[in-house]
Amino acid sequence: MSCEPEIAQAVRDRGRRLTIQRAKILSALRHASDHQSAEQILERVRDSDPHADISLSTVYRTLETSTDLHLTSELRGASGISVYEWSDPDTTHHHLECRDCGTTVEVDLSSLQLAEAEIRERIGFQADIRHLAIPGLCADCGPGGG
Amino acid sequence: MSCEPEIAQAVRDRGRRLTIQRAKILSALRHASDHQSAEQILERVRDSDPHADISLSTVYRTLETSTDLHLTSELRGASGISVYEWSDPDTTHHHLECRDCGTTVEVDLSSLQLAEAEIRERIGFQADIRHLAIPGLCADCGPGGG
DNA sequence: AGTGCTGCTGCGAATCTTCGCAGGAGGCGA
DNA sequence: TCGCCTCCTGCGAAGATTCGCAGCAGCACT
Repeated sequence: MSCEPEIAQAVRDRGRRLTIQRAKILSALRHASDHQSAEQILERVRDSDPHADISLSTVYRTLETSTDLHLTSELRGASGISVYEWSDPDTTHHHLECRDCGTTVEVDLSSLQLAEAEIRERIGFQADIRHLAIPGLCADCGPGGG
Repeated sequence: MSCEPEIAQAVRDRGRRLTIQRAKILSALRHASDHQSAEQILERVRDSDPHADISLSTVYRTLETSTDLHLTSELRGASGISVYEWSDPDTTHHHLECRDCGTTVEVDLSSLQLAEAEIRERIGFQADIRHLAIPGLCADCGPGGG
């Protein structure tokens, strides 16, 4: 895949080591169309390379590291299990999760960038509001809908 | 405590049963000064009433239910364990959690209410942004600080 | 106060995630 | 290219949270 050097660079640029495991895990997530659980990511790695012998611990640790590095982001939704997605630093979006039907919709919210600014000015806290799971009721399940 | 009838009422008003366990668990959280883990809540219940024999499962289930009912709110911070707090429906606040030193600061953010409005108008999703754990860097740990 | 329906609880097991440790490998300097 | 310093990994266990089931108890109705 042409983006693997890109991943390698991103990891090394941030002072971390590029291991086989990290490359495969991040590549799997990079090419997934939507967010994936740790287990699903491990499956994808094994599908694309049956020789890969990667432990689930390593998947979790890689995802934690890469989330710190802003390469990926983690969402702990209502389902109880964490899901992860590749995180393009230029695009922020947020996940609206309906607590009734469980549907998730992605939105880009300019007002949350206002919130970041408000926090910085008032408190000096450098907030990182890039991927939030926001609970609520979708149009179908809400008062107006079905 | 004078607020127990209030808790009882709140639970019953929402069509749930008021059990001994729920009353004790919610009362314990109601009188805690800050957020508590499930285990800490169970300890508090046992401290205030050594006869209480409540299981940890029930604590988790009660907290899940009361969060649905908007009586409490749950925060899954970076520490990996969930904490809960009593949730006054009239006051919303958010938690700024420094990813370096772990300190948490509470703020009231008017711009997040703008975000709720933006979501409702654009998508019809009725968002419930009342208690968020927002990661970032505090003034001391950020670029300008120590 | 008595009765019945059904939601709630306690227990134990299952699942998800993190942690500790010993050994292996990435990347820097020589 | 070689060696060393650490960071990373795999494994297993521990910790945190959820789930399934059988029995109990709240509450509405009488």
